[in-house]
Amino acid sequence: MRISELSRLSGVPTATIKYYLREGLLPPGRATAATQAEYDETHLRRLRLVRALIGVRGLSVSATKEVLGALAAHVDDRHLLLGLVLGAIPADENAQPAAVPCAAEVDALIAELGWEVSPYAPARAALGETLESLRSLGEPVPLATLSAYAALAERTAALDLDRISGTDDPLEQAERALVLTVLMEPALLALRRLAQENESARRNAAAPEGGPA
Amino acid sequence: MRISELSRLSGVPTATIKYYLREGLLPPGRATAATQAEYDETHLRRLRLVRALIGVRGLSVSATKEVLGALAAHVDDRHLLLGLVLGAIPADENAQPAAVPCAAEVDALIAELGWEVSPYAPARAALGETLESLRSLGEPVPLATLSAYAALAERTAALDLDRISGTDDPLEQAERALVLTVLMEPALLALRRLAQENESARRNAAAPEGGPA
DNA sequence: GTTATTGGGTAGTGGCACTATCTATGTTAG
DNA sequence: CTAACATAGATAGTGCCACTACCCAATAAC
Repeated sequence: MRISELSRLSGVPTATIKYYLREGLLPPGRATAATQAEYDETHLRRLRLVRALIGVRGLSVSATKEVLGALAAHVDDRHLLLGLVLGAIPADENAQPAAVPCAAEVDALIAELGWEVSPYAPARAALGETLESLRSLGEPVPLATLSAYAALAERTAALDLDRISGTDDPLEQAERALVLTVLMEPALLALRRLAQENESARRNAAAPEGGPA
Repeated sequence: MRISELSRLSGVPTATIKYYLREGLLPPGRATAATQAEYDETHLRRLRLVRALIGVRGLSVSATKEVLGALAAHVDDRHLLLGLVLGAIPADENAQPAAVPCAAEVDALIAELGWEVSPYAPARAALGETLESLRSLGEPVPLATLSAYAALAERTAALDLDRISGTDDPLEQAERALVLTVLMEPALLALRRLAQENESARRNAAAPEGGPA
């Protein structure tokens, strides 16, 4: 198919597709002539993925490029891929494993849970920064509380991994890993919000005379 | 204190503080003269909160304004506050409760769980859009899977609500609700990533001969 | 052969989050 | 009292980002 067909099927303007091609989010089509190139299903699929990462998850174009680059480079190492893909989200690049605020707390948590994660995992820094920020706002998160959340995260991760395994093709599996981990994030946050609203309603109903005047 | 003191204590440039004042993220100081205003601890606290919402959570300035507006307007209705604050995050404004993609699936989930959430909760739309996007990428989320995630979200929400209750002052409680729900989001996602990495390592170790050549 | 489309490149647009500057006023040290 | 400095409030400018519009030579389809 040509670019206009790709545009029609995906709903993305041709100008934007060209932009993505320039930025390297989309591999170039097979050139059949100086002003003609041929695209196929993989381009369409990739384009939809790009749109979802940018639109649904809210990644920047450059972060999307990072993620897709990691996808291509580490298709054969499922575990490493996962780490890279997941780590690439905050996209801080010049990660200094030392300058993290609450590194000690994060280390303590990981040790307590017996988790096996790379000392370079960017999620460590993301977690540390958030904890630091919460503390500076007067809401420190005690290890016990964090641990309780982590236990639930562990079970969520188990669900995630269950879903990823299932295909043989490593490329497809890598793409599924990406889609299911990154694109599920908004869904999980939405579920939490809905659950909070429900829980709040439930508790208010159970004890209507809480403390108002 | 004057603006320079506020700037020094918060680390935010005075020009940016003025910008936040203009945008209504920060209430004006008590004017003592035509070119002088007095700020206090509440301004400092609010400024730190604004910075955390923008910097840590990644909210836009306008979304932050929405959230803080909801905070001020519904301090006395704890439950409503929670709904608004949480809903304000996607900030889509002209919410049409009908135009949501996977509304039926979301409704089915909520019904199955017996959750009590407003039909206008923006998280419904956020969830629906994400599910739709996942489906269009060939990764539909079956109700059973969604339900499993939701059960974990429910327990996470219970932890959240446990933490929010504890103060008497409704304003303080509302602020805590905001901080703990919104600012915990990056932490929860980071925990999930760490847990995924750990789970991936664990499973790879348990079955090292998976399928490579 | 003519007309529409395409690839590839360059330049422009609009939005966002600041940031710099200006002026009239105000404070304060000497 | 005065001179140096700070401030409020306003306006304009900056840099980045995600597109978007335009142009041109080269095809492709008819």
